[in-house]
Amino acid sequence: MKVSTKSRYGMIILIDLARHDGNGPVQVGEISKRQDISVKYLEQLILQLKKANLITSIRGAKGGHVLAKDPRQITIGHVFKIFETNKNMGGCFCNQEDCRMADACRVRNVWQEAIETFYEKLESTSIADIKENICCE
Amino acid sequence: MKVSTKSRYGMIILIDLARHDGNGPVQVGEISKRQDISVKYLEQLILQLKKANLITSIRGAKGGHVLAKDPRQITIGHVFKIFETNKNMGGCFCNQEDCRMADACRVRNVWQEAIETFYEKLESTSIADIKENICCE
DNA sequence: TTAATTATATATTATTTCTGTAGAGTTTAA
DNA sequence: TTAAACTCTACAGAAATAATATATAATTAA
Repeated sequence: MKVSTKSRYGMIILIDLARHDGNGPVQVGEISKRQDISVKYLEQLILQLKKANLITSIRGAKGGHVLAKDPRQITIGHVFKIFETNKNMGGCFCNQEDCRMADACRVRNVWQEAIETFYEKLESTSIADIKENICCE
Repeated sequence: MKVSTKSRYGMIILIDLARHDGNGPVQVGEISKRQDISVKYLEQLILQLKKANLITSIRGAKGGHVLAKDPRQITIGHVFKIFETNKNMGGCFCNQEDCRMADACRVRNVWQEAIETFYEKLESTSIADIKENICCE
């Protein structure tokens, strides 16, 4: 059970934008240099963040990316839900597609609860809360 | 973020033993047949469950395995902690070994809390609770 | 217009992790 | 003597993840 680097990078991108909030759009090239992530990879990640309405992009020369929301409204939980697929989470121990217990399955229920509380915690913290309290640049 | 099949199998093994509790030791061959897991793989998993004091084994002919505890005292959380390595969980977003924020890092703290509540939930449910409420045999 | 920059989609490679099997010998107890 | 667990190790295949690469289109500032 581990977190993908995509979630980690996703967070880093948003924190980077939060830190440069108000200075005009930030270009992928800048983020790439600062965070040591390839431009092409960044584009893929940013695309997902855009689809989730966390980033707005300005096209053309002098374009770039900015946060689409107040950093206080972007939570860690939200970002993780974008990048984590949660495969095999919330399921049963039996590997059957057609579970004959369906809703009555205790395992499914416990799982569901555990994951919900997990994300609730992560949703209690925003980009704004942490942007100055992490060790990376 | 997904659960390894080892955790799943670990649960299945314990549930199998719980269901045959009181009928003498259960042999790996039986579990293998019932659950369709190879004997060799079972041995590896059982070894880990033994080290965690969840299973006791009886050597020699007519030997086998039994639960080391009351099924009510074996929780899902406990089993998962055995098999999930939690790599990258609880860490920071920065990939640095020598985090210069250390304890002050907000991310680490939030993480820690989220994982704790997650396991707390899973620890509220025992093998005894679920052994009759899952769809697999 | 031109250069800069994002948008989009797809393909490919590399790396890592996970699964599961297998072997070979040891120990224990009926 | 035999059945079964114990232990340790190696390996192979599969799957997932990570990252790079390619190509083309669209947009906009200067």
